[in-house]
Amino acid sequence: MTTAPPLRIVLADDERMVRTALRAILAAEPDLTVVGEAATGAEAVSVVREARPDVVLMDVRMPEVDGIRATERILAVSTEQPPRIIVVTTFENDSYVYDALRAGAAGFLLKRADADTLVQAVRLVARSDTLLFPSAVRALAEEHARAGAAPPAWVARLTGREGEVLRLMAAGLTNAEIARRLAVGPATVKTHVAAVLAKTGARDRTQAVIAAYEAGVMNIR
Amino acid sequence: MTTAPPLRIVLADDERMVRTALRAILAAEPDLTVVGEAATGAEAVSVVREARPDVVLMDVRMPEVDGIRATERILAVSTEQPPRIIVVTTFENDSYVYDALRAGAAGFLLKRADADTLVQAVRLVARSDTLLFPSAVRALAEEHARAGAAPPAWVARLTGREGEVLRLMAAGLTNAEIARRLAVGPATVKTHVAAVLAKTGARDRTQAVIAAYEAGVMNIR
DNA sequence: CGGCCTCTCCCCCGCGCGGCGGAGGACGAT
DNA sequence: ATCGTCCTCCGCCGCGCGGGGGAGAGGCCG
Repeated sequence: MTTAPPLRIVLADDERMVRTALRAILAAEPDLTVVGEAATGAEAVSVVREARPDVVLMDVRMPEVDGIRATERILAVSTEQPPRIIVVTTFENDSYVYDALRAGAAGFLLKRADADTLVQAVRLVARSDTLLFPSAVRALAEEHARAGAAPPAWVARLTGREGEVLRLMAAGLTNAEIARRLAVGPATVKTHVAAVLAKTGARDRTQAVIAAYEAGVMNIR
Repeated sequence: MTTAPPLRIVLADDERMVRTALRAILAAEPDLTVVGEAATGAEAVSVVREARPDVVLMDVRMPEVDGIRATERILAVSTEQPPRIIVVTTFENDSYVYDALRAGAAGFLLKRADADTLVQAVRLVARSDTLLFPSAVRALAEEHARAGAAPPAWVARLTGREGEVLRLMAAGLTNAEIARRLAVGPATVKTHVAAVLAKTGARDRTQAVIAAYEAGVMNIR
């Protein structure tokens, strides 16, 4: 009862071998058809515009225009029914995952995924508004939850007390309030604040708070 | 050539009709077998421990223990090969998505997903370390990217200029620097800063910057 | 033992900041 | 034409903040 026409697919990857492998895998499935290939992001945009595929397998790292930007452009120019774009990457710890999501990618897949996973991913993405995620995303979600990437070096250089003071600064307390909270004198707090400013390279407490937030020191909501 | 044994599945949902419907859908597939049902989170934990399924379809909202906590407990106690847990929810805007991920869920699915999507999701999750995501996740990822949930009311009340000033404050600039950047007088900046403080309810510029960060005003990295 | 670090606290000084009130001009809505 | 909003700027004042320097107590380690 497979009355549906085959799914139209475009492959975008700068490595010919990868494209060939993907094409071989997809060609084995009767309900999937590769209708175009692209070796650069720019090429991907034009190929997609002409071929009007249902699904695009988009590599992240490509010359000229990377996969993320190509995804953005494709979704920006596609008027009626935009193709569903699966972003493909090699490494789990690529921070591209969130960028890809933001760009509007429908899915995310690792290159080391086996053939079965690949074709099922393509079918699933084409069928429903469902995103595919590798296990990488879980780690990324956790990382992202505690606010992004690697903490700066200065975090380690802060002493325990200085860290406490910085957290209270980033909670919006004045020096006097911090002093009361820590049950020490205001002068002591000033000393710690000065140390924090020196170690964070901040000019004033505002910049220190910014550094704290962007370092993710303020996690555990 | 399907020599593989059928996938063992446990259904956890407090509504009997949902369980029945899921069971009916899955029973139609020869390679899927429902080996247990649970109506509460606590029950789910014990059922999973006994039935040792490959995949668990876990509802979020359940009496006693919700699906998230049940997921945590299952993955905490499972020693060797933990089951892959797909969290199922009704609404797209559930903030459970990230909680589910953090709890270690392998997938995420909407209840309005069609039967095909469901069974393919189960197979895909069982086969690879791949997560399934509904379109809800994209919105959530965007929300999460601009730092969580709904922006406070005061954001809308800021005028254009005040928003600019707040952004520059949150970039660590002094009033004088902001004035130079905006090509206006320092007194003007002070007026805007005062308005920002009043509207954000902040006591000083530090608290205003904190409010800006937590409101997600500082997006676009 | 004598450094070294951390935490504690003190002084003085300058200044950026925030609170207060006032004011003028541009613009759009009623 | 009048009102409200927004942007622009002015003065004055008090204070919290940051810079600079010094100093004592306790702990760790070579």
